[in-house]
Parts: sequence; structure tokens; C-alpha cells
Amino acid sequence: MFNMEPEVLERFTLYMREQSALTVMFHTKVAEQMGLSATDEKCLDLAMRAEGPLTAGRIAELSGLSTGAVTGVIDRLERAGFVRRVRDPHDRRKVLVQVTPGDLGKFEQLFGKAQASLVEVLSHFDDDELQVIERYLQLQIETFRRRVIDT
Amino acid sequence: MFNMEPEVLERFTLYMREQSALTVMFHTKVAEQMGLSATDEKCLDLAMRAEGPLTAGRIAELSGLSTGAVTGVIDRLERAGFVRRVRDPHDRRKVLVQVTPGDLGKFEQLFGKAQASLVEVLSHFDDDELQVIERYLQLQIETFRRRVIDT
DNA sequence: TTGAACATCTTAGCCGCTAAGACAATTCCT
DNA sequence: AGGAATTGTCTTAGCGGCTAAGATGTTCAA
Repeated sequence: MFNMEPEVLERFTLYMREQSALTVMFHTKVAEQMGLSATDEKCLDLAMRAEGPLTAGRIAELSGLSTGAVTGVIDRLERAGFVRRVRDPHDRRKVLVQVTPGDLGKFEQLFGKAQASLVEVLSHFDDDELQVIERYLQLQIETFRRRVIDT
Repeated sequence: MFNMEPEVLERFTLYMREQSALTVMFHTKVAEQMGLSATDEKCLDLAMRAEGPLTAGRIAELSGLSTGAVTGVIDRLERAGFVRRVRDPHDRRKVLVQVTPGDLGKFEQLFGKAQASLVEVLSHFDDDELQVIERYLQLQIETFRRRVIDT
């Protein structure tokens, strides 16, 4: 874009950095409250957001950890009751990590609070404005994803 | 808010989680490219975003690390040329961490790329829409900050 | 069937983190 | 002013998670 005033860009850049820093802190705190490390929480989040159950190896890829580290992560998550190891019946080398449906109470509770915050924020906008925001978020995520991948 | 359709909230919640996960990954990658750990990059970011130079202790508070850990962080950042230790002339117990103005080339370059992405995203919106988005970001950050602090 | 490829686990070694205490500078109290 | 308490940073010991390399168990192709 050519005709954007520099102050606008500066302000938005600051928002991004601020948001980034807060996000990192939030994840740390959520993990802490759940009695997990940030790494473990990150992997649990991956497993929860995935369509079906992930394999251990896929978690390693997505998280950027070594397979050895992921073994430890799953050990701890399993011991804490958040996930279960299930051998893939079609390929018994693979370990499927199933998120335990119950026992996610603490997690849901913490994210529930975050969701309440989100509702509060969104309540300040009418439908047309929400559409703008949604379009922004979709674009931002899509662009950011590409950027993260080839960084 | 009462009259928001549940699907809308669900979608926004997903955006938040997606954005969170991408942010964490982005920070990891930025740190990696700079030859720093995620922790070190986080502290450098704090130091760069602060008004004046931060003390070692303040960095410990803001980052949630122990003072001992911060000593190590500053050692590494200093060795890598990103910051300098300066004793506070008014209270010689304190160590001020000054961000080196030069030598931030790699950092600026990486964040420059992120900024280019931001510009691209923002270019899809007109001025009125940008105002909506800015209002959203401000509210979101403010609300999120309170949420993070008392989580 | 046998070797190669694959998925996960195990182990050794390293590094950063915390907690506790050492050290130095400052402030407080009388 | 002068000693005690406080404050800010650094040091150290010990712990735990991470990586890399190799072990183990499974699948696949010829």
C-alpha cells in the first residue's frame, strides 16, 4: 500500500508487538495454572485444535520439537490426564494422541475466561463492524501463516 | 453481549487461538534467526519497547524470570552485541540495560518483513474500516492486558 | 523372506531455570 | 554519623527438559 500515513502504520505495528507480547505471556500463565510447562501447553493446544488425533511425530513437526522431546511431552500430558496414547490400528508403529474429553475442565475454564473477555470486546461493535473485524482477522491469520512458514 | 449468534463467537474464538499459536511460533522463529533463545528474544523485545532503559530487576519482573536467569539473559544479549550493561549513576546497585542502537540489523530486518505483511493486510481496507480495526485492537489489547495480569 | 524405510522411545550430555545465599550499595533509624 | 535493615545484582548447586544419536519395533517392497 502506498498512501497510508506513516503514523498509522507505526501505530498498528505497535499494536502487533503489544499483542504478541501479551499472547506469549498469556500462554505462559495458562500453562502455569494447568501445572504444565509452556511447551506442554503448546502441544496440548495443537492436539486440541487438530481435526482428528495427531501422531507423536506430527506433533514433533508442528511444534518444532525433536521426537525425543515429544515423547516426554506426551508422558507428562498423559500422566496429568489430558491425553491418552492409542496405537494406530492401521499402522502399529504410530502413536495417536487422543485428547481426553473430560478432565479438560481447567483448560476450558481458563479459556472460558478469555472467551468472556472476547465477548466483552466484541460487544462494542455492531454487525457491520464485526464483519470488518472478521475479514481483518482472516486475512491477518492467512498472511501471517505464510510469513511464519517461510521465515 | 447477549444477542451474538453462537457461531460468530465460535469463529472468533478459533481466530484467537489460531493467532495465538502463530504468534508463539513467530517469536520462536525470530529468535532462532537471531541466534537467540525465545527467552532472550522476549527480554530483548521488552527492552526495546520500553521508554527508557530497563534495570535487570525490572526485566525479571516483566518477563517472570528469576533475577539469576536474567543475569544469564543479559550476559548472552550483551555478548551478542544487542545490549550494553550500564551502572545507574544515581544508584550504583542497579544495572541499566541499554539496547545498542546499531547491530539491531537482523532484528529490524525480520520485523520489517512482518511489517510488510501488515501493510499488505491493511491495504485491503479503507479508512473507515481501518478505524474500526484500530478501535478493535486497542480494546482487545486493553482487555487482554487486564486478563493476563489477573490470570 | 529379507533389507530398507519408518515411527517412536531411550539415553547421554548440555544448557537454562529456580532457589538460596553472597556481595555491594543505599536507606533508615536513632 | 554509624550500624542495621533493605535493596539490586550476581553466583552457585541442583533439577529438568531439550537435542542428537542410536535402539526397538513395525511396515513395505522386491
